[in-house]
Amino acid sequence: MALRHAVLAALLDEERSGYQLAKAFDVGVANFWHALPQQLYAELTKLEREGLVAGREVVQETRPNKRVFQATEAGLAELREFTAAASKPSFIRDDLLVKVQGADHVDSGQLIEQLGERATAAEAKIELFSALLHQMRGDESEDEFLLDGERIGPYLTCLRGLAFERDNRDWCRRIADVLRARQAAALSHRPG
Amino acid sequence: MALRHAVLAALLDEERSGYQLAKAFDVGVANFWHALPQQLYAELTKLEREGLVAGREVVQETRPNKRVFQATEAGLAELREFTAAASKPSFIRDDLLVKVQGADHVDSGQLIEQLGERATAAEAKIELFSALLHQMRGDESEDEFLLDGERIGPYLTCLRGLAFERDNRDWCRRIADVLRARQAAALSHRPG
DNA sequence: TCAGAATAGTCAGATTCTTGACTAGAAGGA
DNA sequence: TCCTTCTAGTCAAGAATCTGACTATTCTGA
Repeated sequence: MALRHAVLAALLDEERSGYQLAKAFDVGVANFWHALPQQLYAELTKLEREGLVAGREVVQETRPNKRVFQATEAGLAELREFTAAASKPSFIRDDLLVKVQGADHVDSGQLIEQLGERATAAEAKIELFSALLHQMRGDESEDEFLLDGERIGPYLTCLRGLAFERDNRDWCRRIADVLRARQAAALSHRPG
Repeated sequence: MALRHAVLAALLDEERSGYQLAKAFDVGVANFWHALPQQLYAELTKLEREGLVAGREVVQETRPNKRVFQATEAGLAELREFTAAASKPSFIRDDLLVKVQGADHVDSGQLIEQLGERATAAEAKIELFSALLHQMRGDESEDEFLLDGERIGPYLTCLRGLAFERDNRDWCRRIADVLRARQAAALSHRPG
């Protein structure tokens, strides 16, 4: 039931279209939740029917028309209720970790390659999040902004995303190094 | 489709019962995947039917009998195929992040409390993972173990879990501090 | 100029995950 | 002695998520 609250949280400060939400909840950003466009459009329909978000048609000249949504008072109340309830613990669920768990039984080369790809993807996210953070805080230092900024929610979740991706990158690189070192050691033990 | 591979990866090195798996994939450990007992028992049944794991009845005196499973050659082949394929990116999906995203519109006190609870839970996992890592590497240093250890897969995923929980703890504490500082600042601006 | 990406969505179907309940004996603590 | 927890599972139903396809128009790069 948290997708609906994630959508509400994303529609608190500004109007967004389903399409904009879809991009925000996509692989590229997804700093506090992830969902596919289909889920988002479906959820927006439900939320609007329940009066938790309000939709508005925006006529565009050169682009297809779109509907933009914003959380209503009722939506905010729903989000507050959600916030008051206990949070479920969050779990890791990652294909790559499953593969590394089997590291002793599978081809190291493939793992090293995938770890490299993941590290590159993490690096790209790090750049993106860093730029987003800088944009949000403007000229201020982070500490200043967090003390007197008006909208710090998105900044805080972005910080979490940044830390996650840094860890991700560092871990991938470390593990790839370990696997390479073991390949080298294995070669030197039984050479030729 | 990754649960089946997570189960296979968990059954590579040693036999385990569904019940043992359930504990390993539970909230408490879950260092490379998470699943509920119901999912695991169902998946084990499927895997056995497909010949990817082999089950064996163990008769116990004082405890209910149990069935223990281990990956077969076919299971290992399946896992290798999985490893060769591209990994899906991993996403954050966390109730608490949704709540923090809405931080500017909800009660800070509740958030601070939940951040504290999460930090405590993370700390407990940190202890657990640290102990597990120590147990796995024995007397050796980490670098030594990772270079010449025989089964490093579970160690590597545990390292990832440790880093994740450390980040989690640090971020929760930092955000709770920020929210407290803002509460204090708000009080001093409009006192009484 | 022509293919491909971006904008702005929708639909159906399958799979996966979660919630909740239920059985049953043994061990441990108050 | 009784209550709770632990071991060791099973069943059904519902919610959430993912896969894949489909419609249109417009802008952009080769």
